[in-house]
Amino acid sequence: MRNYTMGDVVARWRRAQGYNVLHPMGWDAFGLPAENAAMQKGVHPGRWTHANIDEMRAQFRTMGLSLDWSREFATCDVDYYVHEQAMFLEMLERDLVYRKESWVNWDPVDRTVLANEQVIEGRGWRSGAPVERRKLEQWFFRITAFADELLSAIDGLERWPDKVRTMQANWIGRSEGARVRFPIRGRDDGLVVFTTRPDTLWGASFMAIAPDHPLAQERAKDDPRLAAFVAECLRSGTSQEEMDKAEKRGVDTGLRCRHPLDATPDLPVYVANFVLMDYGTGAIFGCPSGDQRDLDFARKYDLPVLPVVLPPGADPAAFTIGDEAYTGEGTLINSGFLDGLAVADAKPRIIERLEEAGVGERQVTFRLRDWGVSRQRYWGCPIPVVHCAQCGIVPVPREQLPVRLPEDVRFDEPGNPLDRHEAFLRTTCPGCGGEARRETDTFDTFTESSWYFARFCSPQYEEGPFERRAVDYWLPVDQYIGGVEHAVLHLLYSRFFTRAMSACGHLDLAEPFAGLFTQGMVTHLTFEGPNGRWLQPDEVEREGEGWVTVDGRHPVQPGRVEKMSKSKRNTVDPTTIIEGYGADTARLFMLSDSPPERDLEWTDQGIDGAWRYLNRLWRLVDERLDRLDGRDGGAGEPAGADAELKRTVHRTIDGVTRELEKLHFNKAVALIRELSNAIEAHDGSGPVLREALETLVVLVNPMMPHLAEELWSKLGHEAMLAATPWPAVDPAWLVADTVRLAVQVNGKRRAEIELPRGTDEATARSIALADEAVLKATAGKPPRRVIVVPDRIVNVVV
RNA sequence: GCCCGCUUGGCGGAACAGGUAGACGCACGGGACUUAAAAUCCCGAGGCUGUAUGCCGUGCCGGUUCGAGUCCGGCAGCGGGCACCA
Repeated sequence: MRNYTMGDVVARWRRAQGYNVLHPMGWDAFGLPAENAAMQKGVHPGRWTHANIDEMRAQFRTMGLSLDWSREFATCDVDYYVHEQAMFLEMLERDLVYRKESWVNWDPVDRTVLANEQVIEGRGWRSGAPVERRKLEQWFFRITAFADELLSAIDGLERWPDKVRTMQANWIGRSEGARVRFPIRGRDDGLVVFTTRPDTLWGASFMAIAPDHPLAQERAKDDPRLAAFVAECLRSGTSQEEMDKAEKRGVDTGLRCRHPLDATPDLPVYVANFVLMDYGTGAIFGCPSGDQRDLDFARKYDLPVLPVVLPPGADPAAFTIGDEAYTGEGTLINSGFLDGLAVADAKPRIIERLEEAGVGERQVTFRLRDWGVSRQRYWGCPIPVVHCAQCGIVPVPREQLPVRLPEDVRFDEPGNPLDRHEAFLRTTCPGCGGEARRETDTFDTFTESSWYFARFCSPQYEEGPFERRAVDYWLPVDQYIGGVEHAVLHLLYSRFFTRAMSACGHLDLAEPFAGLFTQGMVTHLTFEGPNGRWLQPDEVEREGEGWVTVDGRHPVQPGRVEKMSKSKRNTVDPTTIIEGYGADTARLFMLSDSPPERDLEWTDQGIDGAWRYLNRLWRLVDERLDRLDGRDGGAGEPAGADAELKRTVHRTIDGVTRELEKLHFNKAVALIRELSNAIEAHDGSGPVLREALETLVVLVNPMMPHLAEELWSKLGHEAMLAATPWPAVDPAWLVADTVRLAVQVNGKRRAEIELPRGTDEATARSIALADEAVLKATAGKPPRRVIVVPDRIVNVVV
C-alpha cells in the first residue's frame, strides 16, 4: 500500500506539472499462492485469484489512488499470456530460448519440484519427505547472451539506487581470467579449467573437479569409493547450512595431469566438494599458496605448497606459507619466466604464452547463469510446445496460439494436474500430423512480470504484445517504485526481456526502467499471547506499561517490530483505518516521518498524529475564510509580516518541489507543516493570506487529495483542484533582506548578528569584532585571523 | 568469509555544497478552557552542573581544517546482499 501511495503522489504531482501521466494497475496473478490455496481449501486457483483481485481493487479504490483502470489486466488472462507464448516462440527462433538438463529438488511425496525456499533442512516444506535431486529437461532463457551488456549498462542507470546497481553487478559477477587445458596422462582428452590467477600456474599442486563433472561421473563407475563420495556431495547440495560449514574434502580419481608449460611433477586429479559444475568449467587447478580453499585442501591431503607470489618487502629466502594463503599483490617467484614480474604484469604474459603453446586462452566468465523458466505446475502460462515421438520437440505454430490453460482440473492427487488432463495432453504434432503430447510445464511467473510494463502502454492491443507507437511514446518507465526484494531477479529479468523483445523487433529499447525507487517495508510490533500464539494488533490493548488481550485481559508479551505478515499476525487492515480516519489520514501517515526508503513502523499514535493534522488543516482554512477578501492588500508590495509569510510560501513551494523530485515525501510533509505553522502564527488578512492558504492546499493535494479538493472548493473555486497547475516559485521571494549569522571565536559560537543580505566582508568583520560577546570571548586579545563567509558565518581566531 | 549500507534527543527523523546540530512530528511534563473528560490552544524540553553570554554532546579512537554530523584512516555495533564463483 505504501508504495502505491507514493506512486500516486508522484502521479498527481506530475499531472499538476502538466505531464501526461500513465499510472496503471494490474495483477501478477499466476503463481504458487493460488495453487496452495487450491490444495488447502479446495478452491480453484482462478476463482481464488479473482476473489483476491476484487478485494485488492476495492482497497485501492478507497485509498483514492488516481489509477487508470481502463488499462487494468491480470497476467492470468489469456489475452495477456497469449502474447507471452508468441514471444517465447520468437525467442526460440532467435536462439534466446533452449532446453537442457538441470538439477531440481524433487519432493517424492507431493510429486513436485520445490523451490529452494521450500526445502527446509533437506525436506519438503509440506510433505516433510527427504528431498531428492533429480535431473530434468528444462527450458531456459539465454540471459547470459546479454551478460556483458546487462553489466555495462548498469552505469547508465543513473536514477537507480546504488545499492541495487551493486547487487546486480555482483549477481552478474564478471571475472577475467584464462581457460587452461591440462593434458591427462594416458588419455587423449585434457582437463579444461578456468582461473582468474593464471599467473600462479607454477604454484599448482593438484587438480579438482566438481562431483557432477562428466569426468567424475565416468570414473565413479569403476570406483565405488569415488561413487559414494560423489553421491554424498550431490545429496548435501540442498542444505546450504551444511555446505557452508563443510570442510574441504576430496577423493583422488587416480588420474594425473601434466603441467601444461612445465615438467614439474604430475598433478593428481581430485573430485572435490568445493568445486561447482555451474561455474567456469567445473574444474580448477589448486594453487595452495594463493587460495585459502586450496590451501585447506592441500594441508588435509598433504599436497605440496609452493609460494609463487612474494609480498612486497618480504625476504624470498625466508618466505613460507603457514595456515594462511597469500592473495595480495606482490612479485612472482618460483615461476620460470614470470619471476620478478608483478602479479598484474604476469597475467597477460602467461596468457600470451599459453596461447602460443596452444594450451589456453584469455577468457571472461560470469557468475550469472541462464534463467530456467520451466515449472512443473498448473497455475502458470503453458509453454507452447508439443512432444512428438517422431519429430521430438515441436513449437506450437503461431496461428494455433493460445495454448489455453484448462480450467477443469482437480487437485485431489499430488503432482501437476496437467499431467493427467487427457484433453489438454492429447494433440497432433504440427510437424508430422501424428499423435503428440503437450508440454505440461508452465512458465516461471517472473516471465509475466518481465514485460507487463510494456503491455500497459496498449493493454487491449491484439495484433501483438503491444502497439509499437504506444511503447515508443511511453517507455521507458520514468519512475518505478518497488520493494528491494526485487533488486536482482525481477529487475534483471525485465532488463533481459526488454533486450530480447527489442531483438525480436517489438521495441527499440534496452532499459525498461529509467528511474527506480525501492521503498521500505511497513512494520508493526508483534504480540505473543498467553499460549504462545501470535495475536493481531486489534486483539490487544495497552494497560499501564504492558499489554493485555482485549477479551479476558491476559498479559501479552510484545515481540519484535517486524515486517507485517500473516504468519506473525501483525497486519493492520487498511479498510478499518480508512473507515475510522479516512483515506487521506492513512496516506499522510504513510508519507510522514519515515524516509520512504526505510521501514515504516505502523503505530496508532502515528495515525492519530496524521488525523490531527488533517483536522488542523481544515480549521486553518475554515477559520480564515472571512478574512480572505476583507481588506484589500492594495497595490503596494507586501511588507512586514505579510512579506515574511509570502517568503515562507515561496520557500515552501520551492522546497516541496525539490523534495518530491527526490521522492523525499517525509521532508515535503515537514515543509508543508512548517507553512501551516507560519499561517497559523500570521494574524493578517487579504491577498497574501489567500495566496498562502491556496498554495498550502495545492501543495497538499498530491498527498491528501480528498481533503484538498474540498478545501479548494471552500476557498471559492469552481474548477477542480486536480486540474489546477502546480504553483510557480517567484525567486524574488525566496530570500529575506536580512540574515542572521553566527560569530565564532576559535570555532565556538559566541554571538549572533543580524546584517543586511549581501553585507561585504569588511563590514561584517568590523561589526562582528565590535560585538560585546565577541569582545568578552576574545578577552582583549587581538584577532590573529578573521574568516568571513558572507551571509553565513564569521570566525575570529585569536 | 566477501560486498554494500547504516549508527544524530525518550522515539521517527532534519541539517543545500565543510559554516549557528536537533527542523518537522510522536511520546512526555506544565498551564488555559471545561462541573469533568475528550478535543483544542499556550508554554517547556539533548545532557551536565555552578542556571551561565557556562561546559559537554551526532557509535568509539585518531587525523585534516579557522571551523567536521558532513572529509580521511582505524575500530566496534546493527542491518542487507552474495557465498566454497576458482
